[in-house]
Amino acid sequence: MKNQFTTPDGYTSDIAVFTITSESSSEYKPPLKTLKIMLIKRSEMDHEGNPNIEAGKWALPGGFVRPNETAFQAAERKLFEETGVDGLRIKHFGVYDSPSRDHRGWIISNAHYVIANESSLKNRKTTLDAQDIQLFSMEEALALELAFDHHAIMDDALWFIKKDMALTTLAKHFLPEEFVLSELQGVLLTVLDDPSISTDAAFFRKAPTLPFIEAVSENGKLKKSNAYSKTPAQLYRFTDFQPIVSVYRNKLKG
Amino acid sequence: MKNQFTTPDGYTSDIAVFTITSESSSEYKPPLKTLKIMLIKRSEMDHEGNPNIEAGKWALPGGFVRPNETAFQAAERKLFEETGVDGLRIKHFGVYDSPSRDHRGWIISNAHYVIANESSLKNRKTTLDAQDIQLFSMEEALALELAFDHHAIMDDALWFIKKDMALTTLAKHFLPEEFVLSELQGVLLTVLDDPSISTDAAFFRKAPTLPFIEAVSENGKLKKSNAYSKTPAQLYRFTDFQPIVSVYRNKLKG
DNA sequence: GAAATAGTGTCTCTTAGACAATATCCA
DNA sequence: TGGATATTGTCTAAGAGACACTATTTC
Repeated sequence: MKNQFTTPDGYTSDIAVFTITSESSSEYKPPLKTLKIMLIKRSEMDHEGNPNIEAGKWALPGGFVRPNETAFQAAERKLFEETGVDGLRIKHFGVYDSPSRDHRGWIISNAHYVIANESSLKNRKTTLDAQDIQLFSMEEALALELAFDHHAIMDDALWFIKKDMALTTLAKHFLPEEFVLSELQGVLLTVLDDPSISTDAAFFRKAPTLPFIEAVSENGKLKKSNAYSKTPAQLYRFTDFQPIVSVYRNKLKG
Repeated sequence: MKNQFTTPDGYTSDIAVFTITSESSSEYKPPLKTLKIMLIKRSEMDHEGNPNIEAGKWALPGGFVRPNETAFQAAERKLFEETGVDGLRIKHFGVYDSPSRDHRGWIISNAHYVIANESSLKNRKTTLDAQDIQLFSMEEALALELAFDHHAIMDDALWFIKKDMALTTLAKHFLPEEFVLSELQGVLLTVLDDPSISTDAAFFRKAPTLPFIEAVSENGKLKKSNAYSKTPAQLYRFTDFQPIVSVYRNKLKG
């Protein structure tokens, strides 16, 4: 084509992969949950053997979008290529296009985030592009020196996660199919800070009435679990209900 | 730079400009409010004298991002260049990068929306790039044959407006500094459909208690307006309070 | 029985929601 | 006075928030 205008030097897709890890402190106790982000350590050489830019630094997985795909498709592809992880729910949240963000030139990053169940990251493995992969807590991650403007991207992604956690049933992607209320509470508390969630009496009374959560039954009677307590605790699952909230009304829309 | 990867053929910034027009039906009556979008009719030649692609079609204002600016800055610039409109609150909401969206090549669009007070669009004028500018109601606009994938972009923008209207104090950007409850109600109803808003008794009782709205006083007494009714109606303004909602609690966060 | 988690009982206060009544002003 | 818009009264039922109490199991 006739080039009538200046073109960017590259278009990349980056992905902030979040998960919540469970660490059981002792038996019959709800596990300690922590929000973590998966970062890769950039290899010295890329998979084509060329010296890699920002090599050795920790970074969000991602890479150049091919001309025959969208950034979304690239996100899926790079995530698999670089970390071996597959089949996650990817969401766009922003574009980073400051002219100075990448000293190779004018490179635009289309940023995504992913909510991953801890188990879905089990398959992660280092690759040619990533000499190391690790999960970092947000404190750890924000203290690292990251490649490019990935620090800002990560910061924004965290903000989106918090918003989505409060406004949607995002929490379900961090939980097993069937879960106990204290697990849900634990997930919410890794990201949200709210007395109506942290106060047991309030949360345990309110949660079962939420329209997007239902108690699990088996053989006609309520299904309980002793995974985290001596007292059998009721199992719940998310329904397909999509709550709609508004600042002008209090009730969740039926 | 050494070009180790395929580069996009262009990076554009597009802007969906929304406003709510007021049409007074008769005296002492709240005006009829309608959500509208500002579109431009693409000129036969661009401002450099080259034949314009998709000429003659209606489209979102926008254009190519320059290498020394961000898409956000380009949005501000193009909006002014193409429509003469300035000083609006611009927000990114999505990226459109389907390989087939523009037959000139691989062109990525960074999409924004703008909420404009009707009066701020008063200055709009046709330019070299835009042989015509008009406000369309959403029904009209969605029925037009638009350039590129602007139909999809507009659709998505509308969805974001609805979400923001429900979740934030976005409504204030459609209203004058001081307004009457029926005006607020009118603005909300152009986008939202909710009995707690459309029912007068419910809305007029609830709205004054909202933490982000306050009654206007003057000389120690409440300020009223007869603009839309024979009965003097209380004037209100938005405060700086940013409401936070959540599906897990009902109250707006203090 | 002690300890730990998972709830429930009860009370108070606030609010939603429905419906009716009142208030203000103009023609 | 009638008509139109802008409120307010009143009632009921539901829910939030606080605090104490009960229930189930293991050691």
